[in-house]
Amino acid sequence: MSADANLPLTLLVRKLETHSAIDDIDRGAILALPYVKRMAQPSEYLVTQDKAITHCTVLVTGYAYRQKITSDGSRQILSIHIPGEALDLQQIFLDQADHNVQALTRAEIAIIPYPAIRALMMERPAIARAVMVSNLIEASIFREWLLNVGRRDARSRIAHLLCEFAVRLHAQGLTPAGGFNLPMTQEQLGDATGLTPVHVNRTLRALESEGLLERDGRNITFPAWTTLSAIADFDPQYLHLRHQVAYGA
Amino acid sequence: MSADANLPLTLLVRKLETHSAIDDIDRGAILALPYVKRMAQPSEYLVTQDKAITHCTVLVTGYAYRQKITSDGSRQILSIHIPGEALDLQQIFLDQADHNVQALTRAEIAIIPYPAIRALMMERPAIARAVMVSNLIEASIFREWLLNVGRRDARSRIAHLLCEFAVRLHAQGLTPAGGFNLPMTQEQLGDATGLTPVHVNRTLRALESEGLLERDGRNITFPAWTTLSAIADFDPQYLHLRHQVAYGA
DNA sequence: CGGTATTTTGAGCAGTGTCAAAGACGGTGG
DNA sequence: CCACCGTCTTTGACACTGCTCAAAATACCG
Repeated sequence: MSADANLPLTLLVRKLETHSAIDDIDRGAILALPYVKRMAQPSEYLVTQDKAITHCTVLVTGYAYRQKITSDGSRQILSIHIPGEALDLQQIFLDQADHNVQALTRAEIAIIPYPAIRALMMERPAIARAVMVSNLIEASIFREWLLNVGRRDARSRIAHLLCEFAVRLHAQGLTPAGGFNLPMTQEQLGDATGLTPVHVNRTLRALESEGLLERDGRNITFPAWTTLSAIADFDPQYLHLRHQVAYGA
Repeated sequence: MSADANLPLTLLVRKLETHSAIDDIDRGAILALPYVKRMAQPSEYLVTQDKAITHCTVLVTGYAYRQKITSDGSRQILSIHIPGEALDLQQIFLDQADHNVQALTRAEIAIIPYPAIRALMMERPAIARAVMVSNLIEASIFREWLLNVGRRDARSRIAHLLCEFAVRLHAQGLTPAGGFNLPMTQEQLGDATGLTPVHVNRTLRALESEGLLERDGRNITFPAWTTLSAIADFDPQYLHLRHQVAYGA
């Protein structure tokens, strides 16, 4: 919380702590992982489909997203990642990536060799467990997104995405409750919700004109969190956070 | 392959073998797991949202599906499970289920207490790894479904679902290539693809009238697998099978 | 054989998509 | 500091896929 507050992997520990108990020894072991830090540019590929993965990338600052493309070129964004999240922990035991990950914004990343992670997981069962839980929660989020895209209308879909993002950022200690900066274009928002950018625009404006959200550039605030999360049909249980976050008013 | 061919957990081993190497000792250890066998009726709940999970259910015969419901009552089917698959291996380290699992048909299930599985995973790292890989592959399938529902039209969506099901059944050694029995109503097909049952019906008939599939009750055959899988935009890589299955003509 | 669940069909409608163009914004070079 | 340029956002008109409602035809099951 103090001396290592500036280490790049501190946020990774915090992320794991949102769902798992991490003791001091585990914490120290994670912070001691070898890594190389570098900067990634917006839309730079961090994981490429069909390629083998040999290292684990952790977001230190900035955002990234997973995506997959159909043969006719339309793109579906599968998840959005915030600082502290590991981008390919989940592929650790698979041969080839089955999708892509791209930087959403400029992002600082820490690159950790897989062998170091594997060794750590062997040595510290609690960490192995936390990694598995991480992956399981990500799968839970995929399920919720599937429900979102498959069964909710445009209005709810977008509201849901915004609610999730807000709560995750807040749980990770990155933003206060009440609003956040959304680093996505409306086209990307559409790719995440299965809509066209034009319709995203109309839906956002509709939500805005109903007083359910306020926008200033890409800063979003929620004047009526309770109503919005009801419209979104948002229940954070699927995020499996250890400590329920009191969000909104 | 011989003496234990009839044991209920044989199919579970086979399933793990579709993606991981399982040696004889591991195989024996899995087959030796304690279990209770029983029959589940169609639509019986095998996992219930918000409840803690205390045991692992393996499908021995019959099918099951995961689903999640919005507050206004529409349902999204998240995945379909075939014999040999474990239904809640993925929840093994989470407190509460975030979705439901129901039997699709009458199904024989083997119920294994979680402690036995945890112990086995501690003792046999290859099995722990295989379980993780199982979960990761399931997540990969969720991602593909998200792409399917978010970015493909009705025709491709349904074709994709059929292709996936056919290949998975075939890889698990349950059906020969060329066709299979689809134990789902058109309403369930709609819930899996984010469509209404009426539109599923129309799409199926269209595919049929174009000679891309043949139906006899719920038996489906593929007179033109190559064309169908092209329309479906189906590439089995996301299933992460160890041995590519030659499917179709 | 009767009753229920499923499939099929029709007609009309609504939510989203498409195409196109006009603003607004933000960064860059002169 | 301003003009310029590319990227985003916003708006309009219109088309179309997939939805709703409703009812008939089949299939399934005890």
